[in-house]
Amino acid sequence: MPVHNADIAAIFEEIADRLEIEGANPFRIRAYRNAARTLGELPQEARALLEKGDDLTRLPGIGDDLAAKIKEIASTGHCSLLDRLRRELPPAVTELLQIPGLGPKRVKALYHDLDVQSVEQLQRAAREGRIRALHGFGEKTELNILQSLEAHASQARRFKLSMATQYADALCAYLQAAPGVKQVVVAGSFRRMRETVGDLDILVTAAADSPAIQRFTSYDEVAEVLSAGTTRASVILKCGMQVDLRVVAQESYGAALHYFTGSKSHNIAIRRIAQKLGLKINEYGVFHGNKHIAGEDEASVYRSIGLPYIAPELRENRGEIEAARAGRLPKLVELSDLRGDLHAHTKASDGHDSLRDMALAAQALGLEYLAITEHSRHLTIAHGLNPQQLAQQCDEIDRLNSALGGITLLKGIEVDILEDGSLDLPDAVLARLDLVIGAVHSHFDLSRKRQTERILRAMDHPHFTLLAHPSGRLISQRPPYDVDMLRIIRHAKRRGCFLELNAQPERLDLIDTHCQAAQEEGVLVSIDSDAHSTFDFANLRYGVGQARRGWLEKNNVLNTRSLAALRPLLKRTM
DNA sequence: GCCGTTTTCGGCCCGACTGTTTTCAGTCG
Repeated sequence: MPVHNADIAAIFEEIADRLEIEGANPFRIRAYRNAARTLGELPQEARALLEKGDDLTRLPGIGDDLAAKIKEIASTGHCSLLDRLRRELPPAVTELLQIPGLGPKRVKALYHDLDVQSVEQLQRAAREGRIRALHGFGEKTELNILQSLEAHASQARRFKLSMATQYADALCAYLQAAPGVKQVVVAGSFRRMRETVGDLDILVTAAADSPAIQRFTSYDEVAEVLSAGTTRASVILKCGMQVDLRVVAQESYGAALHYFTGSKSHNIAIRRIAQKLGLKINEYGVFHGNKHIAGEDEASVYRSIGLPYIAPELRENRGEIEAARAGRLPKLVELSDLRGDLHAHTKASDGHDSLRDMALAAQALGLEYLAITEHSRHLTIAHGLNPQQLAQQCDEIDRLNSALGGITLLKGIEVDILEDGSLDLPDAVLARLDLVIGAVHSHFDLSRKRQTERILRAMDHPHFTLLAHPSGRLISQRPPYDVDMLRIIRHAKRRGCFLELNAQPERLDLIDTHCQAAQEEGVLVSIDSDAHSTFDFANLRYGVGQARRGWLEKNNVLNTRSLAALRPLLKRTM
């Protein structure tokens, strides 16, 4: 069985967990976690790099030792260190670390003193009141563990960005109305536009005597108050989402926003630079000794260590700091750069609105063109069009285009890529269209080789323009199908076609790291709403967020072109 | 275990809140 990066990452995470419980050097533990992250985000398979003879130590956080372990895992599927660690502690003990409030020290104590090895045994020990007797534990801790176990059972989950937005907007408006509150901003992974957020981190600037914390904890959607101090508080909302609030003075706004936006890994790297310069960065500001030298806004924090401002979407410690230092930060694409949308449906297939209404809604957003791309006949469940229906729609689009002013509808199709890589409609039908979006909607479980080659063959088709939602994943519902995305990207480059970044909040597909790979390979990405109603154009903002996380600039995005500049690009030349 | 415009050894980000303690450890972000 081939070993994928995710498998190696999982092994490193487990090693880190076990070393932590054993009380190993925290920096050694961090090294394993960093390596797991590096592998998880690597667009190429480590196995393939090794086969090519690449030196893995050029990857960040991978030295001689970890490179050797990756090699061992890639070739044997095992890691001898992990095998040894597993003999020292029972298999299930690492799952205890998943319980909020239980860290390595407590897990170790529970195992050594009470022989608790699993979540079930933990629950029994807590119910029987045996935990409170342990040194360092007490009645309250035991109760908290029981409550955490209940929450754990109901699967504390991550929320899609679009969902989090609704809760965040309402809560921010509520907090904004508190006396003495000046600014309210959502930081954390929400601000970095991650596709899902585990919790909301809200930053408030307010006068010292502001009742912001009290107002926060008494919000009527709060189900439980986890903690509440003078400057920070944490609650769980009724929907299950955790929200952390931090209150700082106005002069600390930038430093606090920077700190609270993260990512953790980015912050650590930034603080390390400050440290080398003899400075200290915390959430209150940048300090030289006791002297506050920066922090009123985020730019001043970066400036204090000699860097330009780094956009939140880039703050993942994936090379943005090095790029900033070298003056090579991308000028990220913005929502207002989009001139059109190349993927939308009407009620002719599975959409809700008419051609005309979709056109007017796109125009109202300031778009210059909108491609109508219904499903094709193979996708019966979505009322996919047959050649006659498509021809009818094309006629209708021609009529509408001569009647409408200010927006142009493009004739397209979201055609099914069949199992063998052929397209679901005849060439003669596709030839009349302005663009052809190919999409996989069936046979998700083909082997990596077959699935990849199926898509490559589809791209070989002379009319193929754009690959829709390239991985097929549905966030937290369906995993991506197994494809070699780098091969697909390179094939797109050879064939002169493009990849979509589908902006639906449950898709956001291409993912950020693949956007970056596409950019590096010189393949343009189209940020499309895949709108099924006039409301769905609002999702473009999430697509742009994901594109920014993938370092895309205006020029890397196909639909930032004017219609005149776009048309020649849609014509296949290869 | 990684890493180096102060280093190949000696560093490795920083603070708030809770609960169990009699001054602080553990956890979290």
